[in-house]
Amino acid sequence: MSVIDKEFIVMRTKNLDLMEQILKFIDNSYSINGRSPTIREIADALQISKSCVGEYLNEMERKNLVKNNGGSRGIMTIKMAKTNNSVSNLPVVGSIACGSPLLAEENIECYLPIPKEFLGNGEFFILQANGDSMIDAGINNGDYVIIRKQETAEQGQIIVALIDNEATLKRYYIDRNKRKVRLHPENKNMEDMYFDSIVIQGVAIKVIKDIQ
Amino acid sequence: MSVIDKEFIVMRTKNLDLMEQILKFIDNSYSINGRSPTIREIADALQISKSCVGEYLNEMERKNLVKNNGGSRGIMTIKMAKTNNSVSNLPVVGSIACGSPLLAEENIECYLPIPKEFLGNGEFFILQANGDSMIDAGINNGDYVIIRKQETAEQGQIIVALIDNEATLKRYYIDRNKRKVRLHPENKNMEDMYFDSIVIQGVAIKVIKDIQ
DNA sequence: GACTTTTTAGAATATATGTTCTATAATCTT
DNA sequence: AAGATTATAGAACATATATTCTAAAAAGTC
Repeated sequence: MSVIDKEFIVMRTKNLDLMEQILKFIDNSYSINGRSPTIREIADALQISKSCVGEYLNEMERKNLVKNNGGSRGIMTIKMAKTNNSVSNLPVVGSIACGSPLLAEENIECYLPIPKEFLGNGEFFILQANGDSMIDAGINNGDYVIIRKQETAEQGQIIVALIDNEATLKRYYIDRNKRKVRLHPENKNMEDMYFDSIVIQGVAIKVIKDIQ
Repeated sequence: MSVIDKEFIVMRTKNLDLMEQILKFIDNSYSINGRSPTIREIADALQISKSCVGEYLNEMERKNLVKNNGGSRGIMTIKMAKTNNSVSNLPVVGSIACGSPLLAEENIECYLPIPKEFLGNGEFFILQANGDSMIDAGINNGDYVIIRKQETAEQGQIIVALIDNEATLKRYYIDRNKRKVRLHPENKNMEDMYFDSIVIQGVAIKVIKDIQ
């Protein structure tokens, strides 16, 4: 290092700060690229040598700021480690192409990572609520509803059914007198709908909503 | 490959199935280890040779099932790539150690990855609702509430305040007559609380809740 | 069945990545 | 300021990982 490299001198004298920068870079790099950076990448980004990064990482591991899982790209911050990094990437279902199954690739808008802690066993997907038909159940337009994929439901559960090529949320009942399926919108201004039969796509289990 | 390796012959004749297995292994490996597997790891897991895995990955890239970002551990499934993998790992605040700041490391139970799409700009944390004091606002015991960290709030917003060393959610008002801060539980059975002053920790913006 | 094509394993190679070593610069101690 | 200590760069090395190559097996074609 040359004497005139003032910028670097600043770094040297603030090495807690440099640790901060390394942590931040790892976190950032991970969230952008989906994998931890290499030591060289850290060194290049922060303008220090690889061996220096190595020293820092050792020190930081002693201080319990990072964890090295070994192998390439094995460095993670404790924040990353503390993160129960088991998320499920749930497909967000958009508008349904005519006649296609709900979860066909063309109906999937994107995937949202949801912590597995929020889910039980099973297969899940996400539906963005459309309209006000479930407003009295606390599901408003635009809310993200997490659905467990299943073909059957119990009465009173909120289900997803395909009605007119649209994935719709309604509360599910069986009307024994009329021998029909009754789908109940949770909205005083809307009427129940009756069907001879429906195909249940899943049951709503969680909602992610704005606070009013 | 030996003639008698029947198991393998089965794989060979079902190579779409093998692609499925590779995809699954990559996804799975990623969610368990937080990084993509190496080609050797795939090969070992599925009992095929590295070069064979390489061929499959090439083919799968042509079929747009995986994307290779190059470098080590650079393989990701399209599902992973389609995932807007920019999640923020938000600290979940548990019980508050006496006198310590809300977000001190010792008060952080874990981190939950939340898609950035659910957040705006700012710094965020998560509070798990405790008790029924906000039940009329649709926040029930155990719900996860996403909080934007800020020191000020507007009247009518739901805020986090530290009361008796506990992080509490209440609706925030200023009582001009009494010259006090009024914290309003959204529960008919509970009384408003008055304070000369409080320290606002943040404002609730989203809630992740079970469907009833 | 003889030929061609495809698929595969295993070795060889190339590249990427992590770690160690050494000399020097910077800092600290007295 | 002299000597001791620490931090750093850069090279050298070791390891991990990806890619290419070759021959053989398997499958397809006629």
